[in-house]
Amino acid sequence: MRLERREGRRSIGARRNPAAEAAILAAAREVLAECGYRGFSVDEVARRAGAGKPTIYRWWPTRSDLLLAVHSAERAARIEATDTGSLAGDLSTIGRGMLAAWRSSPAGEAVRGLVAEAQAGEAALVVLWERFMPPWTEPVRAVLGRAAMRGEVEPADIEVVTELFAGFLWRRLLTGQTDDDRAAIERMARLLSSGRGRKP
Amino acid sequence: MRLERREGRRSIGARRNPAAEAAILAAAREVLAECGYRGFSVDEVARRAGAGKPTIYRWWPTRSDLLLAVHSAERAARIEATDTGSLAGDLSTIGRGMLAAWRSSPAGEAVRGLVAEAQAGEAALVVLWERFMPPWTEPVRAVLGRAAMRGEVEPADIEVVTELFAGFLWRRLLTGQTDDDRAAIERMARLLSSGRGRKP
DNA sequence: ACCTATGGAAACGTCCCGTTTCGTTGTCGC
DNA sequence: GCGACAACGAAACGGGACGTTTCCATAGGT
Repeated sequence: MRLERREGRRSIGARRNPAAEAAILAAAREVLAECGYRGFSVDEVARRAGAGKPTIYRWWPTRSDLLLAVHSAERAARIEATDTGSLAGDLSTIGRGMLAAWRSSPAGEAVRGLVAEAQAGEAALVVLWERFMPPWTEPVRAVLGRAAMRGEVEPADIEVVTELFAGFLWRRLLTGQTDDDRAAIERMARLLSSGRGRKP
Repeated sequence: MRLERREGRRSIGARRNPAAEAAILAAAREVLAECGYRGFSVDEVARRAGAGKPTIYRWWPTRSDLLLAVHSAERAARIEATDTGSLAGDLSTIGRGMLAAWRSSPAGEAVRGLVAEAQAGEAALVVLWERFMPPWTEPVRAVLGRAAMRGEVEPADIEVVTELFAGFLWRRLLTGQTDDDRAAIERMARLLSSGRGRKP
């Protein structure tokens, strides 16, 4: 989907222009996909969107906001519910699915950017911690909730298993290991699901 | 127009000046401690060290090299061997020790910087992956090696447990959670050590 | 005595940030 | 109708940091 750049968008009056928002998000997605987080600059997004920087900053006050928006849009297209019947199966499926999504869409670069951004800015850390993490870990919590009801995991362990799972995937993403290492992921899933629950 | 040199290190001939190296590393450590990774700029380090930027770039071609040098120097002062007799005890001790070190020294900021840097640069990713990770995970591998001999963990699981452990700590550091959350850490350690090994 | 690598200072050109100014556009309240 | 208002794009700003280059002084190696 290419953008019209000759005739620039104009104001449509004293209200937000949906076309501008769409163009900016599309451009951000495009830059992220082409140049990665490395080449992700607000100037470049503005250039490609045929938009002014003030327009971007008006709606996304920080780079983190923009990255999060790209990630959210990407995520909306993939509503995934997983239920294989066993905790190990669920964790493995979700893990491989997330790595696959990171490989094949700008979502991975968006997450890398969000984390990198958070190391240098206090505001960015808040975005990562309060707006990115909760929805991101939601499917994991859902799976663990069901596993707890089946007795596969102690309810008190849910939090720590979620952390271990998230940490495993993050570390892989942040070190550039997003390949589908099926053996390792299944081993990880089995290990996390063989903790302290009542054995069937 | 010729200006008189102020007090400062001079060249000591056609060889590296150890005083310059020490001053630069000390300044880097100081900036990192005071301003965090956020305020860590080569210009500022040069200013405080009373050194020229070319001198810095001559010995540390990238910011990652400089960050890694600070981290290594910090690490050299804390050679820690852990052996509590049980895998859970060892992992818990190492985990809490690392978080404590990250809290109380520039090492944590150095790691945050190394990871952030690696998200934007290919060279920085190599530094992180090949020069930082191996020595950093060494104590964990040592502990897991002993645990494998005691039958507490399957040798084939060593790799994945190391990854899970590292991911757990990284995620905490990168999201600003470096407090001594003893309960969670011990729970994590217990979970990782209750995997598939032969029970004693 | 020359060669050469080092050290510090300063300045360079580039990039990007986040903000400000400006003129234009069109809607909505009056 | 009509004017206040807000959003739009373009351009420019000051600031900071990057990584590099030029310059000159220094002093060990040969």
